[in-house]
Amino acid sequence: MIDKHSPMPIYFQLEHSIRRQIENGELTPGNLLPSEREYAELLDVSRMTVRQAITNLVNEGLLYRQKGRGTFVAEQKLEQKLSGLTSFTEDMKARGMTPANTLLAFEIIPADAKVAERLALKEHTPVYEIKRIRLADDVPMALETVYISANLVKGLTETITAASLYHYIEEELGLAIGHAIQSIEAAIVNETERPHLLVHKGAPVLLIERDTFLKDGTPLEYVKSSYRADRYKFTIDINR
Amino acid sequence: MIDKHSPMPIYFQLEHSIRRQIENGELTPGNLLPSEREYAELLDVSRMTVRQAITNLVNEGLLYRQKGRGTFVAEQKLEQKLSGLTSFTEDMKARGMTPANTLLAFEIIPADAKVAERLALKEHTPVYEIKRIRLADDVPMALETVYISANLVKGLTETITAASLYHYIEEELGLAIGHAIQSIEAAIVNETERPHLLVHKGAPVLLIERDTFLKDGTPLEYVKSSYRADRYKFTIDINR
DNA sequence: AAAATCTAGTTGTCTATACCAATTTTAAGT
DNA sequence: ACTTAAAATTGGTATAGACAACTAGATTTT
Repeated sequence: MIDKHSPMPIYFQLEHSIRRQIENGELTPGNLLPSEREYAELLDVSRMTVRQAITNLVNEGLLYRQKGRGTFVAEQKLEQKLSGLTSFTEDMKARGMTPANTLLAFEIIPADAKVAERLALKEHTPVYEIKRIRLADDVPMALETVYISANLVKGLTETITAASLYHYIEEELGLAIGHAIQSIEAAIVNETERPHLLVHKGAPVLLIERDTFLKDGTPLEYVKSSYRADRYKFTIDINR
Repeated sequence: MIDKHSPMPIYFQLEHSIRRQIENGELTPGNLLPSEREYAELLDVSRMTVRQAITNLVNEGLLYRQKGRGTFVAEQKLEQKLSGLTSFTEDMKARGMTPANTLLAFEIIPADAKVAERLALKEHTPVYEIKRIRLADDVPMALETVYISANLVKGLTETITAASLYHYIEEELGLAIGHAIQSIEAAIVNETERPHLLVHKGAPVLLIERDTFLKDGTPLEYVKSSYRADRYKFTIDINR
């Protein structure tokens, strides 16, 4: 399995060996891998060398580690459609999963420069800042921060928010919303986001979607959603 | 700068110290960092500890390493519009940069299962496979693989391809193309792609766009474009 | 003047070991 | 049978050193 005299580095060989086992189905999501010390003894290499191989696969999101427990094979990707306006809740239901939210913050704050620009407000205008973790079957999937002008949407409460923000705005306030997805980028999870978003460490890549929802050309709501890139991909259809 | 008795790991402290220096502008893109051994001696820690800090920043795309030369501060992001059909060439010109291509492969091959599905062909149907590196001001920006049914588009030559594939198809063959961006996902660069795509190692995250171009509902062309996530973000506008 | 060689410095890989922190397993005691 | 405490196991951090592969510049040779 491992050739010490190969021109390829040992950690590289082990890395590909494990990757192949995952592709073959010999290792499936959730499976526990041999411990680093077991690999080291089995292959007669240093534990640090084993660690380098595993670290690379953790960075790719194929594996994840848990201190005191072991190293496991990670889950697969889901698909996130980018077809206009699909709410996270609807999306998860469509997949047969149970969506849920955890409210992290619900405050009225003065808009900073970035938020003000996105919502076409002056800086320091009061806005709702609502931070939520989006869960599917109790697994954190995304971190979402919503900004809404406090003047436009009064009387917002935590109870309403927990239920459905979209539903409240569209049905209760009678505001039909035009949609403008603004950007999608990839980034590495930072240490502020990680504990909220990830059950386990590893899988460091995020897909970040920034949306501004418009009503008659006026920005109503600005949403930043950070999806785990190991669980999501975005799909879209444009015809002209 | 570094407190050995802090509850925070040493590598973590150094990592954030360097990150801060980049944010402050004390370190700017292209700058050479002190060598790993210099850091180790300066901070009185092991070189491997310094290495862990730097490795993390390399994985984030903030730094890149070159064997035998040193470690450098990486460049910033560009923006990639997702507004229907914008060619790489046009896009780069609009930014005031000089676009160029390097042809890696130009062959007729039998379609494998994935390609056949995307192009709605039977497996083993002959298709053009064209691999190109996309450069802006001589810096590799993306790796592009194009598949076109060989039966549909005959007489394709390398010369034509080097100029403009889109132009050739639209103007010369009179085929107006409908557009369907199919997916965007994030992934880690693999060792096959890395040497072509990246001048320097590091910055491991890719944004992968998979497009199928349609003509009257019939797939004409399937393109997989791998953009460096440290240089690109996608922007888009959908109104309903 | 050009080419080849050497040298110092850099990152890349690897070893062997040690202790810490979190978790699970085992054993002891009630 | 249950609780508690200890031990074992696992990944996390860190050390010190070694050699390989590569780069750039200086030096020597041709």
